[in-house]
Amino acid sequence: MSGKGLGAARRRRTRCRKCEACVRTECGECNFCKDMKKFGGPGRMKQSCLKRQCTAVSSGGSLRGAPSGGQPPSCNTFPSAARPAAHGCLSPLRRRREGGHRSGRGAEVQPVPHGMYHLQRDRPPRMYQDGKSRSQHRHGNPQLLGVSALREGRPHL
DNA sequence: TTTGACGACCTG
DNA sequence: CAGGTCGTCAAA
Ligand SMILES: [Zn+2]
Ligand SMILES: [Zn+2]
Repeated sequence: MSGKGLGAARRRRTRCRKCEACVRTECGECNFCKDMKKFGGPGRMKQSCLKRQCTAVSSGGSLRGAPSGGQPPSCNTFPSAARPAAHGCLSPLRRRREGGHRSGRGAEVQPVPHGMYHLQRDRPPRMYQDGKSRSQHRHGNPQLLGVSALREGRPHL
């Protein structure tokens, strides 16, 4: 009973940095790339290039090659019933389609050498309606990735 | 410490 | 449903 539900802490899967996709370079044409400050974007998305989607995202500690077969654990935060109709899940690899759009670029700018997403933020962080910001409060499942799941038992360091 | 990226959330 | 956004985690 108890209160602990699962023992497996699902850490955030990070890219392996090994597969071609990881070593590939940004296409510079996908929406994510365009959003990168590096590409003259606002840098609000904070996502990786669509073409750089790692095919073997590893989990923090141990590596887990994903040769073929990948049914990543996710889809756990359904407020109502079936959010992902087409199911493809909105989390693991939602970035699938690209938008064929050609926009003429013209001037390259590098206004801020260092100091990106973190630190220094211009613009009221309220994109949602007033009064109801992120109410759901992190997936319907407490624990897991919240603010810990990994900081377990460590009195003093 | 910094940058990058995941994962989840909201709005249209 | 898709697109866009934000917070947090994780690696270098
Ligand atoms: Zn790209
Ligand atoms: Zn990879």
